Amino acid sequence: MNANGKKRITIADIARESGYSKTAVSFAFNAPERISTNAREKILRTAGKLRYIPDPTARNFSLGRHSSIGFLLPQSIDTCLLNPYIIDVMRGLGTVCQENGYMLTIIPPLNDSLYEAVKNATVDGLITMGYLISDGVGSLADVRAMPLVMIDGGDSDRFLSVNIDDEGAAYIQLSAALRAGHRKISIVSLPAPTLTPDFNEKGLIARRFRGYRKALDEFSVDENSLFYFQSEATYASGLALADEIMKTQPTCIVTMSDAQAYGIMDRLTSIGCSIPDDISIIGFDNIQQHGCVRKLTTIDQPGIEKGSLAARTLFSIMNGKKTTKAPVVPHRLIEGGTLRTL
Amino acid sequence: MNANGKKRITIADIARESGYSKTAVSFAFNAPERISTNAREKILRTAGKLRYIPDPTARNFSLGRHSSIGFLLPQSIDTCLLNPYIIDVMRGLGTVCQENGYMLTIIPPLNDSLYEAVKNATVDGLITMGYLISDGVGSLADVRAMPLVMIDGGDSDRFLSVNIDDEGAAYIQLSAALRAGHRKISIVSLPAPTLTPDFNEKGLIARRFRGYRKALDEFSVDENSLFYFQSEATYASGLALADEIMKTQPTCIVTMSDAQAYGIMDRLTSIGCSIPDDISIIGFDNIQQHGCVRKLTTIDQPGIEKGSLAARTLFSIMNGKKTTKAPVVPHRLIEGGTLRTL
DNA sequence: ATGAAAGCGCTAACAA
DNA sequence: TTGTTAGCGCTTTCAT
Repeated sequence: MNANGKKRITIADIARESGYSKTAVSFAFNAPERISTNAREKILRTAGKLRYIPDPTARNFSLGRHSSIGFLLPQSIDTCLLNPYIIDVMRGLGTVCQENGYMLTIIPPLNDSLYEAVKNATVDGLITMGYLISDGVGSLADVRAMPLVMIDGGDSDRFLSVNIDDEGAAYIQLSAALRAGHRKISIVSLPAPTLTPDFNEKGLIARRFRGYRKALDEFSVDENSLFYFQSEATYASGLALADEIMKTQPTCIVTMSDAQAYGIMDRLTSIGCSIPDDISIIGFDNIQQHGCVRKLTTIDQPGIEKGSLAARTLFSIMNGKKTTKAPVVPHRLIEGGTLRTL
Repeated sequence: MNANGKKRITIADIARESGYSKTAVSFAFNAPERISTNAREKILRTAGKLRYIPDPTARNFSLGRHSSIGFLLPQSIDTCLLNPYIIDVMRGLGTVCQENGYMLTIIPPLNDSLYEAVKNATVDGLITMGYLISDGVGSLADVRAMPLVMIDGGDSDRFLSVNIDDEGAAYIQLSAALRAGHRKISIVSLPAPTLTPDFNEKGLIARRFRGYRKALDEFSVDENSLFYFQSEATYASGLALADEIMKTQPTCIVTMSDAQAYGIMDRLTSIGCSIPDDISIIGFDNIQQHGCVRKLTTIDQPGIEKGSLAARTLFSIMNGKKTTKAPVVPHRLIEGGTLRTL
């Protein structure tokens, strides 16, 4: 009985009604070549008459699959969809899913617990983004024998990760500012994921900071002479943080995300601060903002490509192909107009 | 046997190993109050030792649910995620899903067939967007006894739909242009969904056009004196269409989507056309573009609210609550700076 | 070409 | 409180 109060029509009904067996009905739908045309037609006709559709749940259960891959969000859906870079990644993921006849299931941390979310996820594989997989989730994926590919996850001996060379990219980013003569620099970092105990050693932010330090060393700048901020990778966070940043009176702001940078820029502009005349800014991601006054100087990383590569990697693992190399995608400095040489 | 070559651990293993029954194990996980603390602890301990996680697929199958709702996309994922308005809707959907412990499954037309996609979707309910449900999909949802709520779907005796008053909104939109003295107007419409035979009578575009006609009537303007274009609701489409539109030498462009409008504006600006001095433009949706030179005059419709309302409606249907009214959300004209009075 | 029947792993009604 | 067992709807092996 379903919601309509009607009895659900099952394969057994079609078998009985058509005079064939359940096997035959199953074949009629999934392996036409294994039964006679006559039988097939008769079966399909009764199926049509009774409006029978094979239940995909039962089918998936029987086949041990779901036809869907899960995208484990670093934050709430609401926040994630605010970040164009994440959207780009999703576009890449989604396109590959589509090509393979798969659905894309968005999995937010359930009750703030990623562990819980993974435990209940009915998907054939997982894509994670933005944080190193904590031991809990990792071993859970192991237990559930679920293929898992990370994006921006960094080094791991257990899972593959699609990355740019974040250390190198961060180095280039800060070097550009230093080379332009900036010394009073404020750095805007990303929120540290709570899920990751060893975050400081291997996480995305740590890698970026290694790059920054390398640049500072090279220009013989004391890393304590810089100012450091932390905020969500959203426009709104940038907007809200701008005033705080300005108190440190930097000549250049370096952010780990374009979304932040655009927020900061808008706030600065609205308080009469001219970019790059009064202050320079360099972002990260190279998201495409349309209708903008000026092009942001930033580090380009290909979100769509990262997504599609991660999905393709996941599909090959699911298909039993041994994939051992962690793919690295290219990055580069985009010379917008927001960095001024002093 | 799973991918690791290990035998999957099932509830039966835990039952045997712990000396209890499958029921007891099931209760230990899902209904602690129905078994003794002692038994429960013993069971959970062996479960932990054997690294047992109840299989969510089997669980869902047995319970007849999926803990996920499906979002049926009007176009490919790639295209949809390019439209900020759709993203807003997803944010609304996603937030409500999250609150209810549900996942959000994105379902693109499979092999270009929505029918096929719905047939295989393992979700508890469906949200559609942007087009009237064609008979095929509608009856399929019926057959699968799957609750379905539309967004922008318009009137239907079979399914609820969350809408603004599109006719009224379109009326306001075009009236604003007419009142400002414009008579040479080009209208940019949305792509007509192929899936919808009766689209012309009840679809979104038809409703908008009714509003346009009403405005034209009121100002005694012949509807044939306007020019009509059709394009995807994306920035890129607008960009590409701009030159074509300019050939009709309008004093005002009225689009059915902001994404189009921003594309058109960028192209016009780049060919030295000044807005609104040389040409006016009014959009639709009121998407938030950050860092923009100017505010677009547009019709505001609350994407997030539409999403969350649709999701909430779907959940109440799923919970057996009879919901009969099709929710209408408010819209209003946003006076940006892109409409000039002649 | 066709069918009987044994799963898939879990839930829950029913019995004890 | 605990266990037996019959489903859930489909796939698929193995006979025929």
